[in-house]
Amino acid sequence: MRAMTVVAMREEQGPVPLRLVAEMEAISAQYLEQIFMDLRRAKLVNGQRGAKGGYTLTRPAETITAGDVVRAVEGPIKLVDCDHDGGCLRVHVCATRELWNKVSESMRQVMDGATLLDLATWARAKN
Amino acid sequence: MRAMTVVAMREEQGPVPLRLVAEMEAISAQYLEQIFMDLRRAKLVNGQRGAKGGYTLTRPAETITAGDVVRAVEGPIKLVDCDHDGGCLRVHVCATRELWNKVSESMRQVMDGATLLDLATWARAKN
DNA sequence: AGCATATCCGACAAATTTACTCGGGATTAC
DNA sequence: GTAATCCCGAGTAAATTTGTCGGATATGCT
Repeated sequence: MRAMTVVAMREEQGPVPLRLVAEMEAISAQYLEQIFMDLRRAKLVNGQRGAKGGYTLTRPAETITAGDVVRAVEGPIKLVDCDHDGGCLRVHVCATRELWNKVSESMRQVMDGATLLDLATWARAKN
Repeated sequence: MRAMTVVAMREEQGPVPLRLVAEMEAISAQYLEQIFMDLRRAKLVNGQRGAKGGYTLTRPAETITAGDVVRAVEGPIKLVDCDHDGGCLRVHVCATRELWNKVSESMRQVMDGATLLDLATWARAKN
């Protein structure tokens, strides 16, 4: 999320190289590469190779939500993995699952309610 | 949570022994012991020793929230551990932290909005 | 008193997930 | 052609979660 915020803040000055993000956020470049791989596969960023290369967003910052970013790197936003839709053997499991589903839903709502533009704006406000 | 739901559903018939919960929910008794230890230390249950012993809730089921249970066994409900309240060195960290705090808050709201009575009721409805 | 049924407790071990590293290949601007 | 940069698979380390082991202590019942 920090990496994407940096990209959102600086992409108008051209592609943002991974090395810059690594320095700004004190994250190892090699670890970041992995993360950008996920982001690229989820089509949230374009990677431009070669000198003067770097990453840019595939869409305007206000159309990419925090939820999109989380889903790209961590998969579906949910607290439980249960495919028995309906007839659970253990009844109490299902009762608690209903709770976890509600929690997951509210997490998604909050995360999908904040865009990269919001994050960039908040970040600038902190300066 | 499943264990607490079972206790809430059955405590009116006297203390609920751990062994019963273990069987009903297919959780090893030894692992459950650890969990009940946390619940007891958080004063959510009373453990009565000896024959005919078991666990009972310390308060009415409608006054214990799912959030209480989660906090008892897993600690504070939050996505980030950050004590720099205010002046973060890395600006973007703080911007994302604002997001994580909002998510955490909404999780707490949902979890504190459901009581053990609710869970027990949902569980009964599934039968 | 003796025994079966229980909770209590500390320490340890296995499994899973998350975080991170390594080494090299491919592309592009200048 | 060379420096900068992304691309990629495989492997390692750290942290967390989940679970086990062995025994001590308390209680109700006969």
